[in-house]
Order: sequence, then structure tokens, then C-alpha cells
Amino acid sequence: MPELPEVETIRRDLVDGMVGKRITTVVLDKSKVIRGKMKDVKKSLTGARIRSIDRIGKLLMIELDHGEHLLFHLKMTGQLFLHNKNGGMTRGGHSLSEAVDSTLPNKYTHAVLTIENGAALYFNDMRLFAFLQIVDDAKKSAIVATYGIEPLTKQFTFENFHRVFKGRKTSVKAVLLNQSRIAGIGNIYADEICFAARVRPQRSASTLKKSELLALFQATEKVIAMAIEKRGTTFNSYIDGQGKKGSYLKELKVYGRQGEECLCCGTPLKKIRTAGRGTVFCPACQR
DNA sequence: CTTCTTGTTACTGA
DNA sequence: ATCAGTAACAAGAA
Repeated sequence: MPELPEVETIRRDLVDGMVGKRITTVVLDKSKVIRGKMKDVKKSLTGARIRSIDRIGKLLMIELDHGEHLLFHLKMTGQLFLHNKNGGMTRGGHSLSEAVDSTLPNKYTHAVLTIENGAALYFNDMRLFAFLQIVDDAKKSAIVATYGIEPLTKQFTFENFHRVFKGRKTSVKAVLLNQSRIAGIGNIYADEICFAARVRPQRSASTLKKSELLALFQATEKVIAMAIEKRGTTFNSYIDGQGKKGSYLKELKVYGRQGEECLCCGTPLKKIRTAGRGTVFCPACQR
């Protein structure tokens, strides 16, 4: 499940090989992951030069030199994978055989963009929830405006974090997952952040003391920074822009560990359903 | 076979 | 009007 750290890892991988380059050829399939008319998407992309690659929350935004933007949302199982014409990785010297999926395109490949340096960007998705879309500048700004505070920007202050939780009766977890309040957190990191802050995810946001809110704020920064450093969490299908797994899986303290002992106190971790999602926490450490 | 998995949104009800 | 909870989407794993 690509969340902020995973999409940011991919973004950085793509920046290396794509910014300033021209898209030479575009191959699309007819699946619903390609939003809009295939002809229009092709026309917009073919020959366009990539000006920059940005991200808001889990949305990747590629700015093209004619003013339009190519958006990618990977949802649960989407993958973006850039490899060069020699079949190797874009950097790091890893051979293709070390990649999670070494045969591309495969049956889940829905788009291939060839870049002028010979590299090719593969857009894969097993479940067809992901999408690719071309938007103009106004539409892009409107979409960005729907997102809440972004953890990797200077707007991510304790004051703004506090404002997002203040007076809210819903659960802490629901606030963390709400993209219009805080951008980029998904189910894995929501549980990890709550554990790091020693706060129960099902607590009503309005009952948090200031000290607990501060712990949650600091845990959010810390968990996300460490997850980016480890190039994300590969639990199921996530791979980075080089086709490799992220190593934050080894750092997970609660997600997927229900029934196992808490690494802090040894109490068996509990699993409940909160905000419509599976939620794992330590009943002793988290209050 | 059933159940579970998740990011987002449409829908429902308060 | 606002807010919160939930079903639905898809496809695979267990």
C-alpha cells in the first residue's frame, strides 16, 4: 500500500531519470486506470518535456512543459517502475533479476512511457484502482487544495496539527487517515504513529491532552522520516521506482503483528476495527 | 467456499 | 450545512 513514504521514494527515483527529459513514445491499454480518452492522453504526453515531479499526499504529479500535468495515484497495488534501455536499474547498479518482477511489461502493465534517454516508465496495477490522468493547471491546483497539511512541508507545524484535531469527536485514527486533514498517511503508518505516540487509535480526537497531541505530532514526523530513509514498507505489492522492496517492514512495531508480543512490554498486541480499517495496538503501552 | 486486505469516494443518517 | 460512519470498488491470499 503506497503511502507518503513509498510515493516519495518513487518520486525521488523518477526525478533522477526523468526531469528535463522528453517523453518519446506512449503505449496505453484500454483499462480504466487510464482516465480520459486514450487519444487525448497520448497527444498530451508524446513529445512533452518533463519540467518537475512533485507529490501531495499519495498523489504523484509530473509537470509537463506545455503546462499540463500527468497525475498518478497508485491506490493499493499500483506500481511505477523506471528502468533503462540496457535492462538495468536507473541507478545503484542492481541487475534486473534482483527486481521484484523482472519481466516487463507484464499482464498488469497499463502504460509504458519511453523517455528520450532510452529509459522506460512502467505503470502497473493488479486491482485496477490506481489511475493515470492528464489535468490542466487549474484542475491540478483544485486537486491539491483538497489535501490537508503535508508532513514534508513547512506548513506541518504543531499549531496546524493541533487545529486539525481540535474539537473532533471522531477517532484519532480517522483523523490521521483523512487526506483532507493530513496528507499521505495510510493504514500502516497510522498504526505505527499511534504506537510511537503511545496513544490508542480508537481514542476520540477531542479527548487528547496537549502532551498526547504533541507526542502524536512528533511521532508522525519521526515515523515518516524513518520510513522514507528505509525506502518505504513492502508488505504486499509495493516496489520503489527501481523495482526494489522497501525495508521499513523490519521496523514495523504493530502493523501485521496482532497476537504477537509488544516489542516494548511483551503484552500480546490486539487487533480491532477502527475507522473501517484493521487496527493493531498494544493495550498496555497505548492509552 | 468464505473472509480479509486497503485508498478513496459515494452514500446514508444524524 | 456539517460531520461521521460505512458500503463499494477489484483481485488476490489464506
